[in-house]
Parts: sequence; structure tokens; C-alpha cells
Amino acid sequence: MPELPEVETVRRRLERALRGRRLRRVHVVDDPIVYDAVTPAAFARALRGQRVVAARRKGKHLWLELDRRPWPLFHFGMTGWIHLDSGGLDRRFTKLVLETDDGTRAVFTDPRRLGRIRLQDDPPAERPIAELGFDVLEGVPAPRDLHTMLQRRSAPLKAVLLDQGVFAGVGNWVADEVLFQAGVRPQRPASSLSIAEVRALRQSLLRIIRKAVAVGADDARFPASWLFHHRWGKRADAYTSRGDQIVHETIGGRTTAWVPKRQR
DNA sequence: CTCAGTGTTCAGTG
DNA sequence: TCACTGAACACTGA
Repeated sequence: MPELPEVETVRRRLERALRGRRLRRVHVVDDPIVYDAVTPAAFARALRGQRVVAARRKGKHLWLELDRRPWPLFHFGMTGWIHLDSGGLDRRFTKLVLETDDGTRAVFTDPRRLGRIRLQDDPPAERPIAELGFDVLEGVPAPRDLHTMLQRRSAPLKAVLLDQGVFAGVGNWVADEVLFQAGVRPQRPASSLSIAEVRALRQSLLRIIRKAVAVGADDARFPASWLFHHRWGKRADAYTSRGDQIVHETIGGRTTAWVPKRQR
């Protein structure tokens, strides 16, 4: 379930587990779809024996800084993940295992194979990270600047929130939660928002991202008032904690859960 | 058997 | 070129 809060949570775990450690073993699985523009063998060769300096992230992309380039870069797609607790994993979906000199293991898995493993000399300067907009944890523009950016976009706000070239790290659940908490209808043209609405949207975004990251993306610890707890399973009897009805429709090409009574 | 899905990319259109 | 839309990708689980 990888949107920014989930990826940031993995980044922090990886940094704690791998920082300063040497990669003793690199086990790769032959998968020409998940390994993008690099063969698994070449990927393994580049990593083996290197020391991990840091774990970095921008938007939903995660990479390891090693003491020698190139560096490994990960994107999780819809179903990818990196596990540090390798117990109970379904071996069918394992694409990569990194083992450090102290025996720690990090396992990349992805059943649906929409995730990507890459090898790059300078990830922030190369595609796809170079094409990202601002990271919604690190650098959301001031309300006036954000308003100016949105003025130029006629697409539904939901679609613009999902545009990684603008809001890097926002995914389907975060977008719906932001729109719900800001009280804005998802189908509104982005250009139609007033400065006051942009301010509310921005505040909701910051609050949601910071809270989700603070609780380690553990949804059981998301506030009870969040739409998140009620949005799953397109059931006609879905209601918010305040008893308002939730509707589901496709907006911006994605299933969108929203509350007509609260969003204008 | 059918369909939805916490994402991205590409083709087609205006 | 750019913005926008919808389909494609790939696969599991309900």
C-alpha cells in the first residue's frame, strides 16, 4: 500500500536497519519486468560488497545511497513492498533480497509486478525522480504559489492531486482524504479553487501526511474521523463517523470516495 | 467467471 | 508542445 506515508515509513526502517552496513549478499530473481533497464545480474554485481550510507526518498520513490555509485532505486507500484521481517513471506513474490554483514535482511516483494527496481548513477537527476513536482512531506509551496499552479489546470482536482509532476507522493487514498477534510468536491476544476480553498486544501494535505507519517503509516492509528476507515469496499451502506453517506465514482480515472454533504 | 485495485505510462485527441 | 483522457500493463483475491 505505497503512497508517501508508507514509503517514508519503509525508508526510516531501512535507514535504521542498513545504515553503515555492508551488503554481503545480494539475491536477485530473474524478472525482466520489475528490473527496469538493468539485468538482475548487473544489479547484484553493482551492490555486492558496498556500504549503505543512507536511505533517501522523493514522492513514492526510494533509493539507497551507497559508498560507491551506481545506486539502487525502488518504486512499489500498487503492491510492492520491502520487508525487514522476512517471516511469513510468500516466496513466489520475492524479487530481491539484500543481506548485510550483520545478517539483516531486506526483501523486496511484488505480486502484481507493477513495481520497479532500477540502478542509477544519480537518482534525483534522472527520470523518473527528476520529473517529480514538490514532495508533499518536504516542500509544499506557499498558498499563493500553489494557487497559481492550480490556476493553470482545468482537470478535476482529484486528477491534479494524483499528478506526480505536481504533488509528488499523493496517491488515491491521500487525495480522497485531503478533498474530504478540505471540504472540496473531487470533480471541481483545479483552476476553480479560491485562494481560501487552496489554503484549506494545503492545510489538510500537510496535516494528513504528517499524521500518517508520525504513526508509521499504521492505519489503525489514523484518527477515527478520517474517511480512510470507511472508504473500502464499495458498499452502498458506507458512512463516515458522523453518519454522512459516502459515494464512489470514477474521477480522474480512479475510484474516488467522497461525501456530497461535506464537499462543495 | 468477472471485476476491482493505496500506480505509472503511453497513445490518441484537441 | 502541452493538457487531458482512457486504456494498457500484470496479477491476486473476493
